[in-house]
Amino acid sequence: MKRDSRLSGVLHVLLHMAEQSGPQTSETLARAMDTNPVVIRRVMAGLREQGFVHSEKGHGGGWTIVCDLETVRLRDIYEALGRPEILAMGNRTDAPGCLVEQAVNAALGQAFDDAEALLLRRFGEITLAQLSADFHARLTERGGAITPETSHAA
Amino acid sequence: MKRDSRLSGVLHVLLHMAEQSGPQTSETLARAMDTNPVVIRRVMAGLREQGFVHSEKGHGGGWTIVCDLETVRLRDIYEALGRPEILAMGNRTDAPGCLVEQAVNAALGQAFDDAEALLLRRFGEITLAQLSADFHARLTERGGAITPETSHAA
DNA sequence: TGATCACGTATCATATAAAGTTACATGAAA
DNA sequence: TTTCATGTAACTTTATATGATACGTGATCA
Repeated sequence: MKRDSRLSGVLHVLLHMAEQSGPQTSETLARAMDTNPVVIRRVMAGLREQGFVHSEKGHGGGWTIVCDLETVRLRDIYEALGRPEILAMGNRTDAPGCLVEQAVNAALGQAFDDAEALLLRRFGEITLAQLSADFHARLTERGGAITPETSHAA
Repeated sequence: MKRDSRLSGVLHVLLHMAEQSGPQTSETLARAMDTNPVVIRRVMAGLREQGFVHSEKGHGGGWTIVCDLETVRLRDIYEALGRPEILAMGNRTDAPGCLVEQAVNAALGQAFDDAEALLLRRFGEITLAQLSADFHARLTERGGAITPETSHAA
């Protein structure tokens, strides 16, 4: 399978929502993301449970971001997604009887753990507000608005 | 699919080979690894091309380790395997036009790159000799030989 | 020389998980 | 009560590691 892009995708969605005043439908978000509304609802479900977003049914319904961009970090979003697998590699066996494999596992496992820990630490250092600020900086640098806040089809 | 365990597996095989004087057949190694001979040949192919192991056909044939355990590092083995994917996560799109996604990609990409770099650095710090030494330390600590150098079925 | 052994490799099957899709129930607003 | 939008289940698709079968090649041994 291709690399898991749920975190990337859901952050994209969140920042778009942050630029909008009213609720955004899964349909609208899906178009901007070039995907399916059900996929949007699927990844948003975890965020809703954690109270980062709110969803409303019926006319005028859709998704709204209801968290503080300054305090919510990528790490929080990652966890709301259900802490997806970070590494594509792993040890063959978890608790092998073979001493050779134990030695291999110890060395590899340490390296794997370090890499995972670093990634999670980075995620813990970045707030949604920082991402939003970076987006606005890029918008300014590009020299004004091409489309209001994105380059997606309106 | 489950996490890629080729590096873990091939290191296991290599250390076993290092404990043996003569060539080991794919059949024998596969039994120790609880897998299929073809899988062994498959992962060993890259190591053979890099000159880390040698294979011989016919009677008395099999696999022999022909590299210097002191100088070959996990990083070398990783690369001989064809540099398998390290992270299970990634950005949705590589070069998005959307500025929001560019901001997301920049932040996530940096974190991903850092984690990958750390893992590769760790791999570059560990020699096969170190793994072998750790194995022998475990063997001593266990208090002598249960089976000569492993706990696999002979 | 011929039988056997072991690798080299193509091919197909299996398993897993994300992503895409369809279908339908639920609830809210017009 | 009709329409809209979410909530979810179920199925399909896709990608990739792994497992397994089959057969060719070359080397050794009787």
